[in-house]
Amino acid sequence: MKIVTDIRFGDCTEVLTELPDNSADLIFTSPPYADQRKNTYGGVKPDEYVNWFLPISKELVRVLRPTGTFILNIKEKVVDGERSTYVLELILEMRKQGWLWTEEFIWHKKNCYPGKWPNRFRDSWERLLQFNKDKRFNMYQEEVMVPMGDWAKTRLRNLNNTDRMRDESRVGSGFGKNISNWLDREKAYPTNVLHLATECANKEHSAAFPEGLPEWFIKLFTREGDTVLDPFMGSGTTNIVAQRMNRNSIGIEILPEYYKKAKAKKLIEFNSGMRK
Amino acid sequence: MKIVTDIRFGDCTEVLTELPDNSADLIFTSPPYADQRKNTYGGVKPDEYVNWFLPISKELVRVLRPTGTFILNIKEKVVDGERSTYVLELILEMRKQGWLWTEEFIWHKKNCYPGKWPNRFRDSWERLLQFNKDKRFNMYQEEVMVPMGDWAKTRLRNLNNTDRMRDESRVGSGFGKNISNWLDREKAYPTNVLHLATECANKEHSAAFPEGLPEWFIKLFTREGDTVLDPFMGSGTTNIVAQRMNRNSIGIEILPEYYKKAKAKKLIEFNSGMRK
DNA sequence: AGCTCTTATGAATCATTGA
DNA sequence: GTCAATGATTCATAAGAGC
Repeated sequence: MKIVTDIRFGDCTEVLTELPDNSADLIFTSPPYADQRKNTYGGVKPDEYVNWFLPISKELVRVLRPTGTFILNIKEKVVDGERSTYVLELILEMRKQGWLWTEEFIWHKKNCYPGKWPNRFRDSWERLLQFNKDKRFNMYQEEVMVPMGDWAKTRLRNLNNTDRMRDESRVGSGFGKNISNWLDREKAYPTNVLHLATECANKEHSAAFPEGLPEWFIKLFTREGDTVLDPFMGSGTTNIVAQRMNRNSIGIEILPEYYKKAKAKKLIEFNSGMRK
Repeated sequence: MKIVTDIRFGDCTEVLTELPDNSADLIFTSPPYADQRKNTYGGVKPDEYVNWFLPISKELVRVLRPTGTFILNIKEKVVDGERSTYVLELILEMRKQGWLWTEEFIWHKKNCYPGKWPNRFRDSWERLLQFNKDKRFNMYQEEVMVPMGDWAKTRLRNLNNTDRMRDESRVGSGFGKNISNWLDREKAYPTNVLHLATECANKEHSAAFPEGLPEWFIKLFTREGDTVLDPFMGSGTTNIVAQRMNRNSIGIEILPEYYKKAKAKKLIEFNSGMRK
């Protein structure tokens, strides 16, 4: 399978217009947060954030396939002692563009940034907003199943009547649960809370997220040969992971130095892949 | 210290008007979620939810002391495959009433409800929205510090290899816990993510939340002798915990059977407290 | 007291059936 | 046609029982 990793340079508002309709199976991105990285991205002000983002999300809804998913990693910053509301407003406005707000995953950052403030604890979570174009979208749940807890062993050994009785008593229909579903069950489906550590600081560029984050969503919402898009590529984490997982990917970056680094990274990854 | 636990019967919209201005140090409540508990509460429709709640939050902003905090436990339900937006809208509207949206804590429910659906995982978190009247509010951070030693001990005792492996594989990123980090610290401040299981087992009334939840916020935002208010008392968990912690409390409940149970519970708790 | 094992059940969601 | 009720699905926890 020929996998293409397409790294583009420029403002994603413009570059996105070059992409054809219905061409991405997954959009995974972490846009610059308001007023963060001011020296790099220009620092969008919190009260301008929604208007800044809406033209981009409008292009994204065009580019995404009807069966595709858009995962937006975002968190509101604190302004003047209060959480900003631009994320809330953004969700409401994106729905007017036709997006469905399907789910909100939580990324629990286990080793969050240290610090102490008089009226606030450390912020150890971020939003992973799931948007879709259609209620019917591709989701490969089995790909992200996790090992069950120990209890399953004892539970399965005995296969007591309790669960069946509960079902029977509830409906009185005489049907027990399908026990065969349980017999070879060693894995469970995950929930909508993800536990990941932020990657340690020895990376050159402060990666916005650890590789495990895009990896999980790429597994869940795409198959090999599908296309992943990250319009705010940064150092290219999403694209590197996609390439490693045999997914085509497109990355867009406005900053020359990030763009160059991502290009170089891609080459390294590509070569190491060849060597295997 | 004389502690008063004041259990009132009626619709909180009306009962709240009886309470004086600036009289509560903490409001902790979990209102009926939209369309939930239909047979007990009226079952407010998702699109009516904001308008239903706003008169109540308007009374609450009057009753809360300027140094006090309002913690709202809430989660949007899924309607037609999409997350409802009433919580987002509620935050925006409450700000227009003068509330400051200071923080959003996450309650991670470790034992969330089971189930399997084609395009959705189990929901294992709820919002704990923190609102304030003023940027300067009382917060006793030291009261909720986690004693690292004890915590590490119990944690290590319970942490078998399966647990550790599961944590790592849950997200597939391969991050292990760095146990050595725990050893040289006495206490640590918590973050804005709370890990608690929903209480289950042989309780008579289904408590909406475990006692640990109000307990944590009562510790954090009040001192002994302060006043805690729960306008949607339910079975009275908040008030029982407050009483046990030597805080005055007011609970309001519209349903006679819950009201009676809370009254009875209060009496039991009171007597057991006397015996000690 | 401190284990192990058993048991009940929880702010759920979706597809289907019935009014 | 819409809307409401019912059935099927399923995992992690704590209380309790037993040793």
